[in-house]
Amino acid sequence: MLTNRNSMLKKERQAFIIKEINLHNKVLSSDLSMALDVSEDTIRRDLNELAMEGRVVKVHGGALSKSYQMAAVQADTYAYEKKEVIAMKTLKLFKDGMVILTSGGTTMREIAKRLPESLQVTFFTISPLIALELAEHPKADVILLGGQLSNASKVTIGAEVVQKISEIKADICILGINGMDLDGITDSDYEIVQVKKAMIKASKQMIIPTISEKLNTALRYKVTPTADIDCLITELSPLHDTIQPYLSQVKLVL
Amino acid sequence: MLTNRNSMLKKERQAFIIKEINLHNKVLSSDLSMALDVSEDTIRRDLNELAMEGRVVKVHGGALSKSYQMAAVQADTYAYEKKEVIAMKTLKLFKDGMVILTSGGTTMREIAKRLPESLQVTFFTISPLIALELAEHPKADVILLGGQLSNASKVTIGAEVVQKISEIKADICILGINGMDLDGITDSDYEIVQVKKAMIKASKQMIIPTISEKLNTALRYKVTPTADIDCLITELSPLHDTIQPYLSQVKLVL
DNA sequence: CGCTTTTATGCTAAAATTTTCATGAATATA
DNA sequence: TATATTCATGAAAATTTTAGCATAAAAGCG
Repeated sequence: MLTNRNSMLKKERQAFIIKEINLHNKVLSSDLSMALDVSEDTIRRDLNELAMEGRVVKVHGGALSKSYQMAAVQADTYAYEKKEVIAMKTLKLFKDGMVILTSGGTTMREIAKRLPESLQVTFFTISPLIALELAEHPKADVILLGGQLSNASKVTIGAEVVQKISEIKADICILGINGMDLDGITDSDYEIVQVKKAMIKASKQMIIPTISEKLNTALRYKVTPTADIDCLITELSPLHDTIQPYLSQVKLVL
Repeated sequence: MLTNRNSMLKKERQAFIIKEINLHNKVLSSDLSMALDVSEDTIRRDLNELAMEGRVVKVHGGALSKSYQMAAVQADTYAYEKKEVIAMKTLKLFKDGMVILTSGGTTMREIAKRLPESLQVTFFTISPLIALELAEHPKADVILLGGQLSNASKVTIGAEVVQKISEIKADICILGINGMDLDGITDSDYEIVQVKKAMIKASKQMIIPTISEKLNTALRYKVTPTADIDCLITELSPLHDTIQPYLSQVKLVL
């Protein structure tokens, strides 16, 4: 029989497919069949296997990258790039064994998405969305704080949540915010303020990740004085003009 | 503006549409047809499908945005059409003022998505995903039962959840299941069995919506005897052969 | 080494899915 | 109301998938 000079091993072929998908976000069975010089059946079987392993999303005619479906959401997240920077900075503060208390918000979500696989931490959160994101992590322990779900902000609120939080002793709390100036952190929802106050009280350290846009804005209710912040994280350098006034108020700025 | 690629996959096209809608809050079938170089029929079908999934609002001539933040967790639902039928049947049991206790699962999610706008009910749920879905409803009161989040099934489990459930008195509980035969409902996860038992105990009536595929299958742990079911809902007619043996066991079959 | 078993691949026909087209009905808009 | 769009439907065409089977290579094993 003729020897097959170009014959790829199965794993090799699948690696190629993955690479192709990462590059283009999609592949067509017909293209791959052509490129790899195997039947479409073989490609289909490969794609099915990869889909089974959750590495790609199989669709009629080919496959899509997993992140493709999320592209819509990503594009949707306001100031996505800035929040990405903030997320990376925030993650540096996480250490093995920590107990972390978190609120909701898109910035927090970017943090959750990027949690390093190796990290072993315990999360308490009032946000079902964050909880679901964290649940994808192999080693994170996730405890969702139950209570009435706020229609607007999609986090749990109410006396029960506050009560439960008071029973926790967390190493750090990551607090998403809506407004903040040199005086203090503020919010427009009274119920949420109550929960945030409880979160701060339950934690040794308070971390505030926020886009710089929210600095120097104030809302109706005060959550806590700016001086109580242990670490303020924005997308800007700590040397940036906007940040200067906060350097003296806050213990650490990243 | 809108770029034209050669031969888009269906999912890809729909993702594009979603992105377009998130961006502009609306799309016209005619524009999309032009931009994506497919017939308006195809676009219409896409829009109808997306509307069916509750991701956009279909209107004459196009579609509108529906404030949406869950595309990421929107995996493809297995046996979608069947679950749709089950959802519609189940919704008939809901009455104003009811307190409803629910587990998770894709079938339950289809129910949640289709909850009529006019209905005023209180939901207790162990599933963050269901909670988020219900939170879109203008009149539903949603209480998320907190606890440790199970990595696999994405519902809260543990003693705390069981304890909280025991304090509830619900009118009905909607229980997603994994296995069931003439003897009883069974599950493969011990922790989840404990929670489900508590849910049954806390409710006056137990409703089981399930695709017929799960009938006559059994798993490791028993949740409750089949005879205790108040209402069994499948995609099949109660007259169907598969259902026959259950008619005598269960109070009501839809 | 031979022998069996497993795995990978390709082929075919039938089934399912997707898309387009044609048509009349329904709906918007001037 | 008249006119133009848009919609729903079913049939047809194009494409993709499935399933069963045959072949050949690879792996195990006495």
